[in-house]
Order: sequence, then C-alpha cells, then structure tokens
Amino acid sequence: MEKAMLLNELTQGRELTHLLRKHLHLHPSSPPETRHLLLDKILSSYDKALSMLNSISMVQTKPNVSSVQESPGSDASDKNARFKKRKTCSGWSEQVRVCCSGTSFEGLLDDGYCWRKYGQKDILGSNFPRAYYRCTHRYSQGCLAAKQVQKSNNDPTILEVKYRGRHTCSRGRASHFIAATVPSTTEYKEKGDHSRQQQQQQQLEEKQKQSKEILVSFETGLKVKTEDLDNRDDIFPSFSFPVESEEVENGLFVSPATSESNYFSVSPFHMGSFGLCQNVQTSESDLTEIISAPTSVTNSPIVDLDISSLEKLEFDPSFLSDNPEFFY
DNA sequence: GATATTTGACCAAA
DNA sequence: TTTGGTCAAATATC
Repeated sequence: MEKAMLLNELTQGRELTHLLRKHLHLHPSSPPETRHLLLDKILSSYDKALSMLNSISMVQTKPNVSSVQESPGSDASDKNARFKKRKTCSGWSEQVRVCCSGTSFEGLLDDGYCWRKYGQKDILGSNFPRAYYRCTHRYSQGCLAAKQVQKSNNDPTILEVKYRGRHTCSRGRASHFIAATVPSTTEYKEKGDHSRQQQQQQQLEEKQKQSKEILVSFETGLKVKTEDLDNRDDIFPSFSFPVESEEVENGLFVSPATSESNYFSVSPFHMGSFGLCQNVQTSESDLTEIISAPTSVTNSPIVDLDISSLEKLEFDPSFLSDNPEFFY
C-alpha cells in the first residue's frame, strides 16, 4: 500500500513536471504565479514521497516504534532519565501538517490541550527553528504528551507538528479540531461502513455545535494532514486533536487499516488538494460536509496547493493516471 | 505572585 | 565533533 502511494506521489511529481514544461514551452507568457504553484506542488509531491520512504525505512529498521511513553527512560519527569533518549530514537511518531493561509498559527496550534513550550532549537538544514512543547500537566498529572512544531522548509505556511506520547491528563477544555478525527471517518467511508459512519457524522455534528470557536480558526484557513505512520493504532488516541468521545477513547476513531495519508482542507482559500476542489463556503453545515468528504482524504496525497489561483489546474489524482495524454 | 516563554547551556547519541 | 532534545534561570505576561 505504501509502495502504491509512493508510486502515486512520484508519478504525480513527474506529471506535474511535464505540466510545468508544457507551461514553459507552450505558454511562455503565462503568469509566473502559475509556474510557482506548479513548482510548489512538485516539491510537495516529492517531499511526501521522501517522507514515505523515511517512514518505510523506519519500519524496517525499527520494527517497534511505539510511543516513547512505553519505553524506559522516556519519562523526563524522572530526573535520572534525563538525556537518555535522543532524536531519531526518541519516538516522535505522529506528524501533522497544519497549513495556514493567514499569518497567525496560534489558533491552529490550539489543538485542545494545554501545551507548554520548553525549548526551541535551530535545526540543521532547516530554515526555521523547531519548538518543543509538552503538556502543561506534565508534572501535576504526569502527562507525558509532547509535541514539536516546525515550519516547513518548502512552505513556511505549513507547520509540521510531531506528537509523542499520550495525554493522560484530564483535560478540562472543550474539544477542538474535530476535523482531526476525520481521517477515521473517511476510513469508514472507504470501507463502506455506513452505519458507523453515520454515527460518527452525528457525533461530529453535535460537537460542531458545541465548539463554534473552532470555526473561527477554520475560517482563517487550515489544512491538516496526518502522515502515516507505522504505529497507526497509536496515533489517534494520542493524537492531539482531541474529541471527548468514548468512541475515540475506545479506539473507534483509531486504527485506520490503511496507511494512506489523510489530508484535510477546510479553508475556502485552500481547498486545493487534489480531488477536493469543490466550492466551499465556510459555515457549520458546510464544514460538516467538508469533513466528511471522502475523496479528499484518502485519495489526495498531500500536495499543498492553492487552487484558488490555479483554477485551471483542478484535477483529480485519478485523472492524472487515467489521462496521461493530458500533459502532452 | 503565579504561570508561561525565551534562551543559553548541558547532555548524550550519532 | 556535531547536533537534537531538554533543563533551568531569566524574563515577560496576566
């Protein structure tokens, strides 16, 4: 499955390159923005492919990449365990990409938990520093959840967030970012589990009514991607876009059977992922539709597009493969 | 005063 | 020796 996705990404990159070439040769007077967008897409596609390769190699070399929380020495509250873990072994296992079309990330980073920043580092080869956060309740409740946030090299509007550990704290905040649970919802669609999916949908709708503030954040433009990860069954319970749901806690939202990327776009300005180019208005009901949009998620490899300015390029991934002649 | 953030230093893995 | 992750003192904010 990952191989197929990888091929898909690489194929997409190749075809986008052809498209760019076509633009350069046949439409030399086309606006430079279009070319830049194509370039961005190509880079994103290869980015994705590379990250897939990385995760695959991680699986091969480290069969057990489970949450660090379960490994000894990861409990930083234990002073004696200080520095025992390091980087690649440290188990940053869940990666989410948050893209903001605006200038502020704060709302998007508010994933429903209380995080406390404890460090920041310049990372070699990265244009932007990486910030380290841990749960505010680390010491009061022994919650070991942590995350690191870094702007993407290729696209500073994208935040790459890696999560580690589970939240064991009793968070007292309203649930946020329902959208984050969407991946699983779409999984159900894929699997044809309609009844369960309907239940999820109802729950989503209820929760949406309870958290209008989320919409404000969404209106600023948000893309969330969960990249796959080997220990999928550990992702969503510890995934830090919480939903106060028994089902979530019990894993109904958990353990997607596939390793496809899950990608969401809920911005009227960023409805750009392949296959998710419907017109969108930002309202609660529409948000629900967006969230449940099946095609956008599993069929859409992460490609950060801003189709708003690239309307002519709207297409579906299947279109790419079904219509290779389009590019020639 | 309590809590959060910043930032230089430290540690250990690579 | 380099570099990522963390600590903790200083500083800022409420």
